[in-house]
Amino acid sequence: MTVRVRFAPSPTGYLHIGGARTALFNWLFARQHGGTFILRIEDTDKERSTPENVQVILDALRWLGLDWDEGPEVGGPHGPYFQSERTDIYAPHAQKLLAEGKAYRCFATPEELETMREEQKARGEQPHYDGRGLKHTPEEVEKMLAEGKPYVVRFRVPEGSTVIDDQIKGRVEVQNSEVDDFILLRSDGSPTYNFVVCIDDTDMGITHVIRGDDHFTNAMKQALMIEALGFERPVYAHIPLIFGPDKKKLSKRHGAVSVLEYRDKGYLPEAFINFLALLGWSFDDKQTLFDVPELTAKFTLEKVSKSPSIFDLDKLDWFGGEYVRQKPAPELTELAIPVLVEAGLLKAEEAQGRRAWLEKLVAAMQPRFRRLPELPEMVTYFFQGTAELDYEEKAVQKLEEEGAADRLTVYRESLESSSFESTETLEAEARALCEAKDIKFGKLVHPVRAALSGRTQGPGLFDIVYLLGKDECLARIDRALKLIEQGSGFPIQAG
RNA sequence: GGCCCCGUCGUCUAGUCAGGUCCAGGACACCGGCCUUUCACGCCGGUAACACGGGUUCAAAUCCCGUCGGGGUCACCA
Repeated sequence: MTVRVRFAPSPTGYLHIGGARTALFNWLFARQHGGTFILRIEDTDKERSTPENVQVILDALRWLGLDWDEGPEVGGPHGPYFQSERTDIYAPHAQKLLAEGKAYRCFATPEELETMREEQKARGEQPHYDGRGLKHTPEEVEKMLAEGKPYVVRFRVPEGSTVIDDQIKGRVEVQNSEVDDFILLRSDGSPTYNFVVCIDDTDMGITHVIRGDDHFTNAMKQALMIEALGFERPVYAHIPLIFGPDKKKLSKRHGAVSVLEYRDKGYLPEAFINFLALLGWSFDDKQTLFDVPELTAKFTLEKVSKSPSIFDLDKLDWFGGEYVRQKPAPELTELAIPVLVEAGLLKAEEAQGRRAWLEKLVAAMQPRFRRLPELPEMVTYFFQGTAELDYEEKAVQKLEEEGAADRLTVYRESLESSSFESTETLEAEARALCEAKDIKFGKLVHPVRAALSGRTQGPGLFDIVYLLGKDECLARIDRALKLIEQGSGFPIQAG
């Protein structure tokens, strides 16, 4: 049997973290089994579904690299893949159920049902649909139909009990009496979720339904519906939900839940995927870093946890840094350039000419950031002219220290005659200088760093020296020397 | 509230089905140290959990019962 799975979001909002993980698990399952990953848009709710939301979901999936084999924009033999375009498909099935007595019409208005529920509650009963639509005689039905009275079509839930053999939750049996005769056709004739899902899944040949645990009670309804329709049941796998720190289902209240927000925050998609994969799934007690091919090879539903997990931003940050460090510098540079341009540090047209230099810069910064947008702020001084450079308070202190000016002067001389061959030779020269002049290495390094960068922290000093180049280094040292001489004239960095 | 699911360090989890090798392992975070020109990275070490109560057993995180706690779901939403 060829595996066919689907991710079926409802375009009533952005793709959130839980949805993304569901998509990922489906995708991994499909890829691992050489199966098909289908994207189906469940837009039967005309009120809340929008094309913009569809686009946003598609964008998010693409950012994560979760490509679909059938679905919007790629097509496929089982389309259309928008439920709103499949309405003609559903009606005959409803007619059939009606004719077979497996469904019936109910003429009760929403208001009527509301009071029914109120009364039930008042009597201390559980609110439930009481099957009143079933009590009409055929004549009454004919009459109301002739009058054009609006009605819904409800599914007639049979007696007995239903067993779901869930791949994650195990065997669960529920009495059918627990599920109400649910609506399959609204009074405007449009079909509802629990009805269309069964038909679409069957038409699309879905073999495994992998989705969030909040759908578990729907699995009961769908299993019943599939039975009535004479279809074959897919295998169900309900994955535990993701909670916010308050242990409640993740929602807007928890801050950034949209996948695209994480893209915009500059996390690498591979980091996000790894993070997502480990939310509710694990391989063994050792491995936490998985690239996509590895995930594809190692993912199993069996190892999906049964208990819900809480979204932990700290861990995401760690993954972020991990993948930034892992990424080859040329590739990272490619990603960094637009970010630097965006920050106004670099002109887009300069990027190509300075490519080699940028790569060195990125390589020097690589262990120091976890998200791309963190980079510009850390490297502004590389892009400023000598006169624009400003200084941190602490850097000024380093420059005003006793003897700092003398050491800067000494280093300046040595730099003038340096070949600037590499970071390593630069460092060797500086160490030799200290040796010769009997200067403690740190005593030289700190003021020089302050003079060149205006900061007290950053990449290795000789990376800075090398990256800045001889002329710029000399100019910056000269300026610092002049400012020290003048006294308190340092332009102080804001913040 | 009914029904269903879940309950191992603060968090993600391994171990639970096949009880002993688990006075519970890894990772993030946190704390300490090392490395070092700073920061970061890296390395070393530390704090920290089997929800509770009974039972079965020579032996229970693992099996059984109960309690408590948490969550999901009960729409003419999906």
